[in-house]
Order: sequence, then structure tokens, then C-alpha cells
Amino acid sequence: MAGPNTAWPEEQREEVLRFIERFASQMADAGWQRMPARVVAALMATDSGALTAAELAEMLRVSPAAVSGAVRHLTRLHMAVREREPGSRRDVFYVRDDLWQDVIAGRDRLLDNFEESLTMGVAAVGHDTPAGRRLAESAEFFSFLQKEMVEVLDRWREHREALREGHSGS
Amino acid sequence: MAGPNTAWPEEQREEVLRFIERFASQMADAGWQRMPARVVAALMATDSGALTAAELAEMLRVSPAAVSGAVRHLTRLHMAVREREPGSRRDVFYVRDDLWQDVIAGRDRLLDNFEESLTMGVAAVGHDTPAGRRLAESAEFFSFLQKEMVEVLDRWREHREALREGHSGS
DNA sequence: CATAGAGTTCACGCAATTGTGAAACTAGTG
DNA sequence: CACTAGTTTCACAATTGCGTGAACTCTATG
Repeated sequence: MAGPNTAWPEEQREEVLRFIERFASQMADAGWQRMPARVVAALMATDSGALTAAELAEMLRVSPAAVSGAVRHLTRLHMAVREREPGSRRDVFYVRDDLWQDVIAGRDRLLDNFEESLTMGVAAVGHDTPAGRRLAESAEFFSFLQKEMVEVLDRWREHREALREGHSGS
Repeated sequence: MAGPNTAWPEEQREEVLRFIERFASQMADAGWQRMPARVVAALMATDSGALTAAELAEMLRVSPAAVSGAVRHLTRLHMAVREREPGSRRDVFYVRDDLWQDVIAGRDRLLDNFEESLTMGVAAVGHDTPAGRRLAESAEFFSFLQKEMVEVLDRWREHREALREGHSGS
């Protein structure tokens, strides 16, 4: 019944809550909905990386209904995973370890849509007009960006592996 | 008095408007406010790259007040430029040619804030805890991403130059 | 210095979002 | 098979955001 962070001293608990709110606000600035952002932040800041709906509700001081909505949203976007341990009645929610990597990759798919629309725009204004050239260059930019991001993420995975080995070796 | 696109046949005009709305909607999905997005799309799809407030209002079928608000927002973010030709009473608004490059670079600054908050989070939960390691890795990810993006944008500028020379040469 | 064109500001109202409480649903447990 | 813990769903209330109309400001022109 006690939340997973109950053992923490009061002061530290508050500090963690401050981090959660602050980080969630920044996610909101970046276009996220408030509650899903808070849930993700809470999960990230929990040792096990997993919490039940009730624990989330208590931690974030919101109703179970709000948690339910946020979690549904997150699982739809594959940003959180629901799991129920057999012989238990409560669901547990995880964040995937490479969450942010996936988010960035997902943003990339958005860029793809941009490129598609821009190409439609080029056809609409005419490809041999100043506007057409401007739109075409923008489309090219997003295309370029997308290809580059794939490689950046590949390099990240390498970099991360190196980091992890470094840590276990020290 | 006639808008800059009045000469276009009705059908093409409609097609351009469809592009504007579609592209603006995608920008909205990416976290933009609706009206600023529509203004940017309209400017991009105009040959001169510039329109007056009145022209924007007519093109987007909104009140001058709405245009004023959107444009103020855009100029605050340095995403549009206001200019008044001497001896004229009307302001003209431009989009910068490397608009999207700047937008992406700006997003990068957001990542910087993320990294900062995450580092605070590490301190809050303790750097030698599972949560601390998770937060630290996320911070490292954003840091990595930011450095990589600088290089990606450099490469884009090179790539763009090559493209432009190719076009003028053909 | 009066007039009129161009844009801005502000108070209002409509619409969309978001969180809540209460009831309903689901699945373990005795 | 009733009971109960845990979660979801739904209607509603509160908040926020966004565009409009009307009044206001600023500046070029006669």
C-alpha cells in the first residue's frame, strides 16, 4: 500500500516532486499534454521505472481517472507499457528505457508529413515560381533532416553502449 | 488593393489555400499555435515571400486583429520580419529564407532545458540509484543530440549550397 | 492641421481541453 | 458465488485559448 518512495525523507521527496513538475512543464512547452507528461516524468524518476495507477495518483495528487486517461494516451503512443503481474489485480506501468530515442524518431515521422505537404504545395504554386522554389527547398530540408536523424540515432546507440561499458568497467 | 495572388485562376488559388491549411494543421500537430502557423504557410506560398496584414487577413479569411496577434507572436520568435517601405503606410511581413533551419536550431535550445532539468533530477534521486542512472542517461542523450544537430545543420548549409549551384548551372 | 489609411489593443464570447466524482466494469479471493 | 480491490467510463464543471468587433493610435497626405 505504501508507495515506492515512502521510505525517502520528506525533503528529498519534495525535491523529486519539484523535478517532476518542472520537467513535465518543459515537455508541455514542447507540445505534450500535461498529465501524460507528468506521468512520464514520475515513472522516469522512480527506481523501478514502474508504478501502479494508484501510486501515480497519490504521487501526482490527481484522481485515478486522470491517471487512467493519461496512461491510455501514453500506451496508444507506445510511450508506456502496461503490465499485470499474474495473481495480482493491479496494473503496473513502465517507461521504456529508450523512450526519448523513440520520441525523437517519432518526431521524425512528423517531418515526413511536412515534406509531403510541401511537395503538394510546390505543385500548387508551380515548381518554376519563386514560391515553388522556396517550398521545394523546405521540402528538401526536411528530407535531409530526416535522413540525418536516422544516422544520428545510430551513432547515439553506439555512444550509449560505450558509456555503459565505461560505467561497468570503472 | 488587389492581393498578390488575385491574378491566379480560381482553381489554383483554392489549391494553394488547401496547401496552406494542410501544412498549418501539421504545424499545429507539432505544437504550433494555429494562426501563426497559417500566417507562416501563407507567406511561404507567396512568390514575393511577403504580404501585408490586410492581405493576410483576406487570404486567410480572418480579422485583422487575429493577423496582428499572430504576427506579433512570430516576430517575437524571430520567425517573421516586419518592414515598412518609406513613404508607405502599410507594413509588410516576410519569412526568412532559412526559417526552418532556425526553427530546428531553436528546438535545440529546448533540448538544452530538458538536459538541465534532468541533471537536477539526478541530484534529487541520487546519482547512484537506478532512477538516477536512467535520468543521467536521458540527459546524456539530449546533450548528444544537441551536439549532433549543430553538425547536421552545418551539413545542411553545405548541401543547400550544392543544390543551388546545381540549379543555376543546369 | 484635418483627414483617412493601416495596424493594434482590449473586452467579450465561443469552443476545446482537462480534471473530477460517481457509477460501472473486471478479475482475484474466500 | 458473493465480495472486494483496482481500474475505466461518462457526464459535468472549471479553466484556458482563440478569434471577433469596436474603439484607439500612429503616420502620411492634401
